[in-house]
Amino acid sequence: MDEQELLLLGLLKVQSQHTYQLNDFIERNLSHLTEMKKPTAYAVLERLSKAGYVEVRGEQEGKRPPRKVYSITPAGEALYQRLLRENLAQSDHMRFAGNVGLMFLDDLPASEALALLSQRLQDLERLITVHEQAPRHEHGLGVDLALEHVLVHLRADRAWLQSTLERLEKMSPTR
Amino acid sequence: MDEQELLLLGLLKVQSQHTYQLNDFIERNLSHLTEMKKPTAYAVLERLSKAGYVEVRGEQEGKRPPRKVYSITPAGEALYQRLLRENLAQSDHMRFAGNVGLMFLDDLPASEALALLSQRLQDLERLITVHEQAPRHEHGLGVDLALEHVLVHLRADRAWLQSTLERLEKMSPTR
DNA sequence: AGCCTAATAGTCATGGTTGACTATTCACTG
DNA sequence: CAGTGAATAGTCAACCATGACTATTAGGCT
Repeated sequence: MDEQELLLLGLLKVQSQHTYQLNDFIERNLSHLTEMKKPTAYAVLERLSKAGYVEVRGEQEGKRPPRKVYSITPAGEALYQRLLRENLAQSDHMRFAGNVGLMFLDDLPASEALALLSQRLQDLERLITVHEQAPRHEHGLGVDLALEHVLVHLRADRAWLQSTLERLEKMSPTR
Repeated sequence: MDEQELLLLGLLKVQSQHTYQLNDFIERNLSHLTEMKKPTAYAVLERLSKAGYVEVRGEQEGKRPPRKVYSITPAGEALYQRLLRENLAQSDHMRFAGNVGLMFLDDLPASEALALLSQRLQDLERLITVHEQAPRHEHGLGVDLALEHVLVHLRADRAWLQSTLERLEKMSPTR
């Protein structure tokens, strides 16, 4: 849950922004790397602001309704540094929703299990394509690194799934 | 969020159980595959029960406080079948908290970034060892499959991290 | 008999996340 | 210049997950 804070602080560190800008940037450019939704961003910014890590300024532009522009404070910079270091030093737990299905694979006739996992493989290929299409070299080395990281896992998943399918096929010669 | 339902239904399908049994089994044997905590299991069972997918029976044994024994209903079996198929057919999104740090890697001096990622690697090695130690062949083919799946990802992460470290080292010859 | 630890069986306040909704303004088209 | 779709800027009720807490009973040791 700390990574939401880290992400917003990191973006605000580059430049002060209003919420629409932040959400828009995340949705457009980081959709493969985070799932943070709009209302969540509002809530996190509210939290950060209450705790003094960011400052809000109302800003009027033309006749538009005034919007809240957030800037990072010195305390926020310090928090950012701490969270960044923590985040980099720790590895992620690999817990996948898809594992629960695997646990009960034996409950299904082998042929159906194979069919379903083949669907999963297709779904995965689609995901891989989407990620491969994502543009690079637009937001710094780090973002590209993170994207490659995701792709590594997607490809590892594909390789595993393919070899698992083969293994299952051998075990139960379908027909 | 569906996988919590699937997991509990799957366990109840094998045999009716009371909550302590369920939680204990999950904690002892599936801790590498799910994060579901005790109060969550209580809540999910409550939900499932309210919706008619499981039945509760009070059971007295000796002088112990009566405990709730849950059994899966026919409607629950049907739900289980549906959730299992859905789960098997879909691939997981690969979203890692650790990616957020990577995005901002450029904010740190190269030497510190390297040091932190080395720590991450160590953390990862530890995790891999823990998972390799986990016993196999105790709870059916599916559980072993899921465990191998996790290990595949952990190892892929290690390989990626190692090569990334090398690449970063080359880019900034530390001293 | 008394005491301690582990097993058993929960509850609850709190905090995080988000789908769905509301409203205003801008830019363009016919 | 009325109408429309996209951009802008949020809010809110509802749901989920869980750390921390409470209690009782069983079994063993002294």
